[in-house]
Amino acid sequence: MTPALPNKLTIGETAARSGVRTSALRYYESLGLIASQRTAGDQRRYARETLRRIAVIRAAQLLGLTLREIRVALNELPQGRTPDRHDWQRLSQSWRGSLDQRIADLQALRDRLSGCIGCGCLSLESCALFNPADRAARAGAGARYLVGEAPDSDEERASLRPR
Amino acid sequence: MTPALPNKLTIGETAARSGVRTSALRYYESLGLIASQRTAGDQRRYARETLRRIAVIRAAQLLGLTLREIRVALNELPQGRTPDRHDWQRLSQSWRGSLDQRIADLQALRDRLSGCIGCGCLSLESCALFNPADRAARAGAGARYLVGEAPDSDEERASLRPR
DNA sequence: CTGAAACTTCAAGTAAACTTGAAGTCAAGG
DNA sequence: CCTTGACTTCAAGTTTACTTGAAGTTTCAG
Repeated sequence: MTPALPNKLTIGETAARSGVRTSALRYYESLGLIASQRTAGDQRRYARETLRRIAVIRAAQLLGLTLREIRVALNELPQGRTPDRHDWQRLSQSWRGSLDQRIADLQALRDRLSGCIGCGCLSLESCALFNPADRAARAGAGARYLVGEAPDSDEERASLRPR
Repeated sequence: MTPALPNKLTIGETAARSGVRTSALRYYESLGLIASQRTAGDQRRYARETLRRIAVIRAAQLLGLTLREIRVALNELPQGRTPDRHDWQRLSQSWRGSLDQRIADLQALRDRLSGCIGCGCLSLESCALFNPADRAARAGAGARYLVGEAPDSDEERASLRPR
């Protein structure tokens, strides 16, 4: 009977509990990542559930997903009803896939680096790290922007005349 | 006696061989990450070694380092002489540390997610993923900007009055 | 009922890492 | 020697993810 944990949270409370700034919450809302009800005075009130959603958003960011990608993923959750355990399971499982991928990529990079430590090289022809073909290893779903992967652009690779 | 691999590369050749756009190379140079000699006509010529440097830069970006941080790291390489194996070793070893850290962080996140898959929860009170305290786990050296870690700002957490 | 904290919107600013475009110069195959 | 592709600089634009500030409104403890 102690309503110590109210079901409607102000944006400030939500920020405090999620560790995300109010400005970021408004931003997320503007992108459609989270939703709120409004009081008579037009202030936001977030359902407790939103905290879960925010946690998921932050986790997904760690995976390297952009907020737009996260929105897409979250939009696949049922709209009408409160997501149940199966809904969340699908989501977390699919992200677990990219997490595994990302970890694998980083481990591959580490191994290449280790090789370089072994040979002391990082040398041009022999070092695997240098090979542009598998360079970056794409880092799974994300890290796209992180490694400056532009939308597209490969013309430059063609037609070059040694001088 | 076949000089098939010239020691001076044009920016276009360097781009083709490194997989990095010419505009990015100029940008790197403007930041002091790489250097070039100039022809009489003021065109850039990169030493072959620069390819190695670029590979290292891209690898470091994968670790989540910013270009500024990478510049700092590279600046710790000897300025006068060509870096030898020991120089590169120090660098790759120090980065290997953050790589390991980053992998460990991601694995921890994966384990938390796995817990959630197991319990089907992502639920509010019980789910480790939800706990803001260890949320993000800081992702080691990098991913700072990736997860939107502002320079500082925690005032918001203080003084909140439930409504 | 009041005052201060917390809230509102909206526009503009910031940072990183580049890309794009304009306007012009260089280099080398034919 | 000329043409064409590759190069030059510099300023401005782009994207992501927010933050900041101004100007005003709401809420609630006292």
